[in-house]
Amino acid sequence: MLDINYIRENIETVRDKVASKGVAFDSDNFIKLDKERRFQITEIEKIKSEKNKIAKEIGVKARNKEDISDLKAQSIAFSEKIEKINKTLENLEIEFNDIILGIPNIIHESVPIGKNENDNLLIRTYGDKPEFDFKPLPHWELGENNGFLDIKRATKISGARFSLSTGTLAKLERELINLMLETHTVENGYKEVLPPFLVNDTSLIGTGNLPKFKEDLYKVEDNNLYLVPTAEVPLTNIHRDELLNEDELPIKYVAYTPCFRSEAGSHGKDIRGIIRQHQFNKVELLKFCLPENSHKELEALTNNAEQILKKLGLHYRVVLLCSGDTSFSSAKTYDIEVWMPERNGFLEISSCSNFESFQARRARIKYKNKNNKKDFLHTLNGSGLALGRTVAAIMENYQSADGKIRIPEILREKFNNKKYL
RNA sequence: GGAGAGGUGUCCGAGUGGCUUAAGGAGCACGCUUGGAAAGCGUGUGUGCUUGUGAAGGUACCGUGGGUUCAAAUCCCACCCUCUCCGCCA
Repeated sequence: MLDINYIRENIETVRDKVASKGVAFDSDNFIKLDKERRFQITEIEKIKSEKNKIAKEIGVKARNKEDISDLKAQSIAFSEKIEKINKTLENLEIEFNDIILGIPNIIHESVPIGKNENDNLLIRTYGDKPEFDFKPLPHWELGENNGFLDIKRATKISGARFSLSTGTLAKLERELINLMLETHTVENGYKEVLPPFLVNDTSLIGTGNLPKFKEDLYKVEDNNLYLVPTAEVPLTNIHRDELLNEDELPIKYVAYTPCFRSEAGSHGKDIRGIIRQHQFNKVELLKFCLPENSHKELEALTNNAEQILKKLGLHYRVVLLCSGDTSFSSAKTYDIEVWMPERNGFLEISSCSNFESFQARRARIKYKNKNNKKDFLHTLNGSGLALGRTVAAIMENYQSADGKIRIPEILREKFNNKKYL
């Protein structure tokens, strides 16, 4: 959510920036509604003020046992007027709020203008494509051939887009979770959090998942709870409706959670393997920081996520998303994409975003400086990393001619120094 | 799940229909005092919306949503949450 005053004062900028994200914003309608709404508010408050005066007068006269029937009648007349304006005003507010909540975040000045992923800007590349003297197999075939990825039985148990890993592949994922958590806590100074995996609707509104993206969520109907689509939701909401001290910032959290997504509207995309699942694991990084530091913190957060891929010796690139590819809530996003031999291309494995005050305003997270000045802080998050895709990347990049998967150096110690899974 | 108690500002906490403009305290900011500090004293200090060039006003907000009343933090109804005890449970 943007600041209403900011929209009013920068109406052209907002319209242009929003257009660069591919979202239409009817600025004339906004101005018209805003004007009408403010007029009605002034009207209703004038009458309320009169009514309050009369109520006080009645109080005094009643104590003195004076006649108050005239005043009562006046007050009732005011109430009727108020009721009438209130109906108009309620409708205006609903329409106005729909517009405000539908406006995406304003992109940062460093974000390139563009329509889709073709206009994204390559920032840097790490490592090289692995060379194979045989035709590399897709990870789902490697998993099945080795007997530790059983997608058929996962479908029997739960349905399409679920996976079941066993033995050393299951252990690989567990060791990766541990490697990520250890790296981010010990080396990068994040605090480990084990949050709830079910959250209420207020939390989801705070992060912007509701009401706009309800289709993507799994709901436990009887209890009015939702399965987390990402740890970003519980982590951001740790400080919802709170006032933090400037000297507490930045706050850095890292959490492992499973993530649940209905993947509505993604039919036919990435149907093979474990790239797009209804349930997947993820280690998430989240920061609360001062507004003036947030873009510096975004660079650091992206580096923290990259560090995992470096440790695993995986070839990747970092891409700055163009305006049209930047998500609704984000002001600036870097995607980290890992090399996948089977598709002969890169695959998103982490998305690191600076939301500036967009989420903080929705979730009412403020900070106070030494002079008691209060303002919304900035929030950032990024995957560090998505586990399923990391596992798939290791399988495909570390495969050998005999169909086995080599274990990345850094994890061999955990596997009794074995070379293969 | 059952019984009871409770939810008030940054925090603690008073407040059972109009003299509340939410008492009092703590914290914080500024000032006085001091060689310097502490203590002490004084002043200020909620949020949203809105009017106004500004100074300064108006309005709403006491867990959430409804209701009663000329008037609600206060009375009524529903729901959410916390605590204590009981039951169930890994």
